[in-house]
Amino acid sequence: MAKAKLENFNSDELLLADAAKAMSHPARIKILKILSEYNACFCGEIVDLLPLSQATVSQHLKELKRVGLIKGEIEGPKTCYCINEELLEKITKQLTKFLNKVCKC
Amino acid sequence: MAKAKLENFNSDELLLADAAKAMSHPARIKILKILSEYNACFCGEIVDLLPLSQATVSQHLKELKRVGLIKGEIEGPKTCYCINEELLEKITKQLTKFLNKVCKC
DNA sequence: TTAATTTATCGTATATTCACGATATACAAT
DNA sequence: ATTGTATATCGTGAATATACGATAAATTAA
Repeated sequence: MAKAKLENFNSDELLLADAAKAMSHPARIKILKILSEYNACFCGEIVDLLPLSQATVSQHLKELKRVGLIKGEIEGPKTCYCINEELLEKITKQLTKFLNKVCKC
Repeated sequence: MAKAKLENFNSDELLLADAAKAMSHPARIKILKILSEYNACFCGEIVDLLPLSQATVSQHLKELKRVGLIKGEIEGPKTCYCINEELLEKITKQLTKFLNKVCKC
């Protein structure tokens, strides 16, 4: 969004929106699924499981890392990715809390 | 995303990503909060509560309506918006299920 | 009927996202 | 040292998103 308008929202709203943005692409949803299933993956393994180029997958990984949903550890020439459990837990709680407040169910 | 690539993802992944996209802007998070707090609002009331123009707010409302998170009912010259409880419940369950599967907490 | 009110849409400018090929970087193996 | 492998980044084009003023459409009030 226009940067000038960002300060008109509180940190809670900004965090939720940012977390949602990180999950707003099916490739990134799938990456999170893959990482939770295999626990940890090299970048190349993720590329093989997605219908996208290496460069594009790398960009999606970067976006997930930016928000902190995953972390990457360099192992020699490879990078091993895994879920960032602490942050995912925080986001899960916050999102669940938000949804349950908004939803009367 | 590029339309040609969409069919490479399943409907579950597409729905989650789309729901996340609808919530990926702080203004839309705030609109959902406002609607849950006041139960129902006219468009103009929402405009007064946001630091955005009437045209921009209308666009955000349209995006939330596109995914089905809210519904709008025309009352004379006004439009009254409220949460679409059924769909929000469905999305809440699906998102919670996804997050809890991905998160080991 | 005319004027005022409310909301949606149009037109438009700018910024961001998405995707990919090409390239750079970093390490391992020979 | 050279070659091969893995990944990140650069450059770029196309598509979407964001924001707003202006305008259209629909209803109510005068």
